[in-house]
Amino acid sequence: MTVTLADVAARAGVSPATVSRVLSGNYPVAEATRARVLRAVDDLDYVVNGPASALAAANSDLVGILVNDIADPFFGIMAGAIQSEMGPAAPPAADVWGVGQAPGGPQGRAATGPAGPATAAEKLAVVCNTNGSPERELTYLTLLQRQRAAAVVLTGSAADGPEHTERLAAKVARLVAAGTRVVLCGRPPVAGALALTFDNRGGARRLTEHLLTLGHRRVGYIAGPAERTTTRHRLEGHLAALAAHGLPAQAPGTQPGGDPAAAEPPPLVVHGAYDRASGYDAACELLRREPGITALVAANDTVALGACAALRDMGLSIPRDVSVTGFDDLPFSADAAPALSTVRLPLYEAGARAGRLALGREVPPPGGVAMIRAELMIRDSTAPPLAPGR
Amino acid sequence: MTVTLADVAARAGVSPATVSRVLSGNYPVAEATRARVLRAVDDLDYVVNGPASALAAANSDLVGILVNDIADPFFGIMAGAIQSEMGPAAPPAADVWGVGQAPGGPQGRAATGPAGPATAAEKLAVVCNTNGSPERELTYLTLLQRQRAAAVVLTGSAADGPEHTERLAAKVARLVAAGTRVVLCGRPPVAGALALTFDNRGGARRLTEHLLTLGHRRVGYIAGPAERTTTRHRLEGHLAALAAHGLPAQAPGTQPGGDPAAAEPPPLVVHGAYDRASGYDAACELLRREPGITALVAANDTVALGACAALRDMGLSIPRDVSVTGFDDLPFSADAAPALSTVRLPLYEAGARAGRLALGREVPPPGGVAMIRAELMIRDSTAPPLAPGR
DNA sequence: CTGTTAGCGCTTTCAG
DNA sequence: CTGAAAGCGCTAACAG
Repeated sequence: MTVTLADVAARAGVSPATVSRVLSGNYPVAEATRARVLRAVDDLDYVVNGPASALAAANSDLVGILVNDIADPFFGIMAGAIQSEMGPAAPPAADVWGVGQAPGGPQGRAATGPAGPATAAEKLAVVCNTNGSPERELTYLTLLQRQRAAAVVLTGSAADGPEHTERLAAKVARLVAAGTRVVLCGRPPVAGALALTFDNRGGARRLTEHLLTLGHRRVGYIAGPAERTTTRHRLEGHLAALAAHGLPAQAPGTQPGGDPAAAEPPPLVVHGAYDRASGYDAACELLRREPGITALVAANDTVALGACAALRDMGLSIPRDVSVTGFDDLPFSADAAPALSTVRLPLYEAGARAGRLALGREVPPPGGVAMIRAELMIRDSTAPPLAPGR
Repeated sequence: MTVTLADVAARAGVSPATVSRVLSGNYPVAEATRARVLRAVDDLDYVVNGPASALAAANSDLVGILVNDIADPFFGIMAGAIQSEMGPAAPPAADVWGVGQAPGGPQGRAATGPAGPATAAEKLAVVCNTNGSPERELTYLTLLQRQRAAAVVLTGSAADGPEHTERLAAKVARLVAAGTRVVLCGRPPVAGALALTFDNRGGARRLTEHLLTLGHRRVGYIAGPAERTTTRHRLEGHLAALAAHGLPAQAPGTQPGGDPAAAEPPPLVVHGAYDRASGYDAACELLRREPGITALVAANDTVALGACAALRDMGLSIPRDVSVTGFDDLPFSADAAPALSTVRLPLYEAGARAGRLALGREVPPPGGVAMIRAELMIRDSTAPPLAPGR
């Protein structure tokens, strides 16, 4: 029925082993034989049987990418970046020994070595949508483990509970033990995995400081869903800035060991999903609680846009009546009216780096953990309050 | 090293065959034995070896999803919807004999064959980012074929050239021959594949008609990249509407057999990528060519937002000075200022349906092809021109 | 450089 | 209902 490697071997008049060798290109084969085999492959329209080869070689060319919401550009951008690194291996065999160098520069000798792969196998990036569910995250990890994935990249915030954290750690340990490389992109480190963490706390702190410096004193905070690391870190940064200015924040996150989710949230903080609708609702709620608010800090850009819509509908002008800030700096943020002041996270660059780490194409950072800087982007949605001070 | 099915069998005191049967649940096994096996699986923390089982069973639980741009919500939404259908088969045991029904309505028999699994294996949806490159599309299809994917869903516009069309058709034929189900979502039919096509032409025609009815006569068109089916269809709809109103359009797409890409584009049409930047540039270019333009029709919402930004920067008011329309109705479109008049494509619903078709969980439409309706969404970015008529 | 020989871990008839 | 045995298609030592 379907054509196999044996068929190719027969047609080329060689042994199956030889065909395998020219196909994986990791072993010297006479040029003439090689050509003959390639012709046979072509004639027969042969396509390797992935499962069979994965079984025999005890490895696969699958790389898993877990995202919380594939419809959200935040994840789309990272996923795309990760995947962009999955093409045929550029680096020559010289890098096999971990002497690696940064991409972009001259690559030194194209040491094909005794048997440099003509072209390292193309990796198949598979992105899996967890919908933010810790359960599905674990399920996908098992599925990936079952496929003997070469690597797994987990993107975005993690569930914040100790229970999930532990289960995840166990799963990661098992994956790593099975030879799967695990890299985290945008979430806190886990033993055994490489991690690229975003400076959510620092970015948030500086953003709120910007508002405070402008003169705002009553600022509302629209937080993301509780029980997510990113939500917590951004909120902590915000509260830290308030505290530094001596503002009463009832900051739960600042009590060491305190569980922010369990504690009563400060009056000017409201939680919601990372989407536009919840930004809209939260803005209404906050303005209801405290009509004197002059600035709204949103958990991310999407939420901020929802908040802007709400303010507009209330007849309030941005930033004249109320300043609004986002987080992430997604492409549309610069385009909003007014352009959104936000914190830029280098999503694409981070994703690309994570992809390289997953493939072992980049030297891991010391300790296996690197912090990605967040940069303040001040645009038109923030301005001094009409009546500065309180 | 890694625990295998044989280990489980040993621990449960049964044969490997029995373990296999319990795990795939497609064969009667005594309840007691079953429980013992399950316990052993649990104790040993056993995870099936995907490749091995795929090899032996000659099928895999991978489903491929090809997208042109994973960072674009247009694709993210569809991909998420498709993936949402990949969970464990919903149909209960009663359905084992194929008496089942699709979720959401009686669908006749869901031919599961004589021995449907109690719980169909969870499918692993793998989304692959082609970046709009026909080459990569073919490459991914080969990769998926190599993995013996259970199904493949191709989303969004296809490359429009006859050469690629033919190569794609050949590839699809091969996949189908190998038992992979192929479904198209948002692109024209291909022999052997199921197709859900969007009514791009009709939607575009009605959208432009809306503008014409409002009184616009000089309307610029910002087209997507040439050589893409979606680009062509939307442009054709636009030109058809102009022609129906007796407006000189120099419509290349209306000459039967004419190659739109090769022909000189009408003066008020400019092509660009499906992104914001190109919308911005195109708007500038069109206004330069024809300052009298009173309406701009963009290839999609993202492009439209770019155009809006350009108009704003020129000091033009929307819709007072210039009306703007988009296409797709992505979530952010309702939020733009002003809210965008556009054409709504039921992306999520279409994706979900495509997912069900890919899994054989829904009866295919007659002829294997269904047209998805596009709905006009008139909001605030369109209004009559200041000086109606020409 | 190339052929031979064993499996990789699981599924699946075919007999009990 | 359960076990035994025969591969699925490919890779990886080993010998030539």
